[in-house]
Amino acid sequence: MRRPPVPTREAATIEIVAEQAGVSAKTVSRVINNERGVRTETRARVMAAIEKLDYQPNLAARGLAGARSFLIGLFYDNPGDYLSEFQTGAVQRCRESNLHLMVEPLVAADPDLTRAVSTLIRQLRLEGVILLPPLSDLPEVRATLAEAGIPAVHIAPMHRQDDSPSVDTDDRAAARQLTDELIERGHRRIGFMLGRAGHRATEQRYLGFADAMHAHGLAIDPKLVQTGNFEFAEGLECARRILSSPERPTAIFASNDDMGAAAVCVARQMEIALPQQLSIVGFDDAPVATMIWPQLSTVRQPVRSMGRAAADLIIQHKPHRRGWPQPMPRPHLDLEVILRGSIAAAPVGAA
Amino acid sequence: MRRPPVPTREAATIEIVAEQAGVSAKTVSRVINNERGVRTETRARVMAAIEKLDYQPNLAARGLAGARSFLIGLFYDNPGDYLSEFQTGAVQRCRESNLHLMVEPLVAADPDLTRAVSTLIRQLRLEGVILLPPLSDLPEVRATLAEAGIPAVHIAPMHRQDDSPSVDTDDRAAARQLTDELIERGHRRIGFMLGRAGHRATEQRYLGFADAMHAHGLAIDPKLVQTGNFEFAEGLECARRILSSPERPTAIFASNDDMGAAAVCVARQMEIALPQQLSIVGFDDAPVATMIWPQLSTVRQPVRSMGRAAADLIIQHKPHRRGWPQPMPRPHLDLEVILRGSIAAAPVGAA
DNA sequence: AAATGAATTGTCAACGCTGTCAATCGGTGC
DNA sequence: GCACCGATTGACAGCGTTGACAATTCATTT
Repeated sequence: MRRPPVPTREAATIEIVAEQAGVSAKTVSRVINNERGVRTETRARVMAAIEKLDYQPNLAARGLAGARSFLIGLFYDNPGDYLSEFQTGAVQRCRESNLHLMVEPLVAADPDLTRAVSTLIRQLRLEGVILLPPLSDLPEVRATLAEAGIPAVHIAPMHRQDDSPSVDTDDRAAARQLTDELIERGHRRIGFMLGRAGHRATEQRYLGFADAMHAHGLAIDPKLVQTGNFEFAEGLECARRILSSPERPTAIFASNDDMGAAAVCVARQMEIALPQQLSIVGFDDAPVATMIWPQLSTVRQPVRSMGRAAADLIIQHKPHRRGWPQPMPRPHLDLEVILRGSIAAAPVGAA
Repeated sequence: MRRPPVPTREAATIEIVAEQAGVSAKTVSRVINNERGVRTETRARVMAAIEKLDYQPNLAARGLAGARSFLIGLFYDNPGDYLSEFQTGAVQRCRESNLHLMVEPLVAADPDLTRAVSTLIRQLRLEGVILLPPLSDLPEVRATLAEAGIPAVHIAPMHRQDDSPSVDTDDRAAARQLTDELIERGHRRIGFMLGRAGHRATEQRYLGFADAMHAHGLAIDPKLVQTGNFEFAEGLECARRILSSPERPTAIFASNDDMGAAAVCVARQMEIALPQQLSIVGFDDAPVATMIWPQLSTVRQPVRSMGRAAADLIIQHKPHRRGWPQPMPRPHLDLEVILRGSIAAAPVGAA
């Protein structure tokens, strides 16, 4: 009494595909992994069988049997605006290589951080890890990953390490370019709102600003450079300090859009006409940049592309005899300056 | 010539733990999986060995051998603001049960959506899937998951299905409550900006608004109810239509904060004093709500808690003989009305 | 003290795939 | 025609864990 061959929905295994194609399981495996040394005709036959049976290799089995896990980790701390864009880019790149992304929130200040990282990489056997700031700057995380021999890509790290790749944008050049736009419009006294101390972006954006000022022979008044922390609330204080200066600036460069929005609020409260009496620019092209009036001129971050690039670095990484390939891959993605209503010519008669 | 017992960093296997504890591998497995039928003393001994060797069970092996995969999927389409918060909540809940979250962006309009879903669930053998809107409303996704017997949790679905659990917030009650605040402050003519047609939130928020109006015997002027789509740009148009009405309202209820921010912009352009001449409220407590002046009164969504709840539903789900447990779990999380500067008493002499 | 049965523990064979290495195939050169 | 060599392909043994079921232990009962 044998069952008729019901077209059961049981997941096809590699054995079944092999039978269908008239080859061994190993050969099917070779095709799946795109190994060389399979005759074209054989490969085609296997592909057809895979297609016909709608076969999907089992990740767990592949991970157990082979050296790979097909898993990449994305470790982050603050789920900011940009995380979802970034991860979407990373997943897209992963898909192209049949990898999967495991997102893992971590707390940078956690005393057990090392243990948490260690647990993750050993349980999952990650093939690589993408570290978003501020995790990209923690030595203990770097060390744990390095010790386990897991390639890590650091996103916008404060301190570049020579032994690990990173994805960066040239914030400095973009900040300089945006500052140029202000100077070209006649602004001479320009305030600057710094981001959180210790972030690479904080440093680079200020340097770009200073580059432009110096290139035009303009002085930076220290009183007009105030420390913020990338957050709106702190930005309010920061903007107040700048705008209550006896000699008020005609423009403000905020290190990100949230603080730029804060400057807009403060200006409004002080009844400063925008943009006639004060130009304000931000950075990031966050959603808020277009949700206020006037809309902020800013710099668009190619966040999704950065996600792609990060995943790509891990995927491209072929283990060498020792360490990473030389030279260290370190893609720089282009930023785009976006001019909107918040920028205008300096008021006539300004210093 | 035998090597000295270097404290090698080789991953400890279950066998090694078993040896250390003086039991069989199977017993260690029992302890790991928290099965009953292990003597307390034995369990303690195994735990000690696990601790000592810093053993981490291999996910792939567990997935291959057992019925479980320890993987939950989070499928989303638009990476909005709230995704990262939501997923962080979901991951936190997963960690408590040693599960992992795989995030997978999908395109609702993709003709191959079914195939994409099918590939994912078979490759990964997901134990469950969380569907964010608008994916939570696509019949083909539901069907594919149901056919594969994979529990799915639907977040804020438009149409509740009786055969699947969902996580909802009571938008209607919160909208009513927020509207009450306006009415209590003397507002009688209130405009309403609708969200995107077909979303549950759009419907529920309007119904809550209508509930409050009717409860107070107030009429809703159809001209003051305009269709938006949750986006800022469209919100501008929408607000313009409402505010250019011959009999201008004294308050506007926007279905989300982005549109609320748009109303603020338009009011400013029309030189309407905020909040003296016009109160504006939003919904979601998005970042923008506190980045504009005046700050928007709104309703805070417990996004992270929703993520937790969604993961919890999957984890709690114990396969029954047939279908899901009765009654269908459907947690409703409490929303919080937040009053900020954008709400004020209706101008004296208003209708 | 032997029998009983529930609680506890162990044995062993998968799970679906890949790594290793051996076997086979086809074409060359002499 | 035969030894030889590179290109293909296959056989087989795990990878680290769990499921099914057998074995053992131990407190009770007769």
